[in-house]
Amino acid sequence: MITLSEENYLKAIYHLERQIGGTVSTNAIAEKMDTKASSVTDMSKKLADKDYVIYKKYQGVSLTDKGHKIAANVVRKHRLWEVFLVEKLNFSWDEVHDVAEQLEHIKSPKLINEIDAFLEFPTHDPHGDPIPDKDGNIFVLDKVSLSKVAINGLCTCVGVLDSSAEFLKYLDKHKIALGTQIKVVEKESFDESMTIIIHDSELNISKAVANNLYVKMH
Amino acid sequence: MITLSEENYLKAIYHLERQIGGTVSTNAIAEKMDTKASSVTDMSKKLADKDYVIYKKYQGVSLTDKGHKIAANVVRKHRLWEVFLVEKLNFSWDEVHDVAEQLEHIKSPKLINEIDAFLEFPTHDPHGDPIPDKDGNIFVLDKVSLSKVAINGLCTCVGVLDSSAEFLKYLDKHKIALGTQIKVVEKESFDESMTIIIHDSELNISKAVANNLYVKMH
DNA sequence: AATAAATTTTAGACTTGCCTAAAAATATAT
DNA sequence: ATATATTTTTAGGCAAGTCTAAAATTTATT
Repeated sequence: MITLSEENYLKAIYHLERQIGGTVSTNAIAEKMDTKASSVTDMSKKLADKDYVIYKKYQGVSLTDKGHKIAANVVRKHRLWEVFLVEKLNFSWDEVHDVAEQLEHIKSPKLINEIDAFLEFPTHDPHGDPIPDKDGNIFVLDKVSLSKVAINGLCTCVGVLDSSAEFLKYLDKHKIALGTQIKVVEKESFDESMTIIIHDSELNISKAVANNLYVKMH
Repeated sequence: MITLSEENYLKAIYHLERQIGGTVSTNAIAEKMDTKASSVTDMSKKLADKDYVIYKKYQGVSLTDKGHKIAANVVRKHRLWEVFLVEKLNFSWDEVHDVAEQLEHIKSPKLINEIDAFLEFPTHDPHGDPIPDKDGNIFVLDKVSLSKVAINGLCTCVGVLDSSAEFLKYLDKHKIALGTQIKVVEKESFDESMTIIIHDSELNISKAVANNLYVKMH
């Protein structure tokens, strides 16, 4: 039986692997999990013993098929619960993370399948992140960072890079949500800020905001 | 911050206090939690340090107001989740316990309040057990064991004493559910079995079954 | 290529929650 | 009231998961 801590490590490794695209270093995991490198080494050995990761001293870890499946399932649960909280229980998208972090560890295949059906099989969570299917596969839709969109480009918001409560609250304040249409009308080369039109009114956003918003071109 | 193990101990003590009606012995807790008496002693000290119970050596424990509130809240969550699983996610009443046992530890006041509202503020769980309110108060309806009902007595099933999957499946098989009307037509003094009428047909039930069914008289 | 810097691992320790075995206290029976 | 049985506690130990400090290894720099 897998422990809560093991699941959290596998999830962190899963996210880092997708982000980095290769084996994951001890320090990267330690930073992500807000723990010490020595703790990560200990756990890496345990995970390797259980055949969830491949671990070579000083070389970092990578998920085995077995480990990948478990991690993807935790992520699946996390994102399905997020949808549930937002769609059915009046949570806002900046409130869901901490609760989903707990709910993702509930062990009951029936429960998560029923939640999935209850929500009518959503494909993305409230932040636009794709929900892995039962086999751990994800369907990635082609999105680009808003900062990459050219002047006069017309697009729709489909996700966020940074899903911190601060950023999400900023978006709420300016009425930017998934599905919101955006037109880029000006880009300032000096500070890389841009002017966009949403809901028929102009808004100036910083480089940081544009970087963290994913859109789909029309 | 309270640990998972501490919550489980408080819950066990809560149930035993109501069952026994006084201070709870070390062995009673050990049996209920399927652990050893020495472990219970260790935990009793910890709980007393945190002011959740009053513990006197060799004299057992009793919940403080603080401990009672926490325990009642865990029970509240457990029972609300059970209702949710049965009403919304197609679980049967014999399937809910293990999952609710996990869900009861999720920490989020907003989550449980929203679930409560989503279910339209139920007062009893799928086994007929009352759901404590936010302050830990429970509204007990006057129920009696079916075995106490006299011949020709007319009543309605409102709960069960034993909520094991075996017993609940037995009830399902014989179409006995909460709300089912029951008339006692015969009692056999030899083995204390009884004949009842449900859904217009006769059924003979053993003493054990009658003992574990709660009814409300008409 | 040698040295400095950064990363990673090891060694040893701590906490939580559990265990066994033995001792102490309480309850029961004669 | 004393002996016996039962309950409860203590003492010491173990596994998981974390930490600090020191040692080992890898990477970067001159």
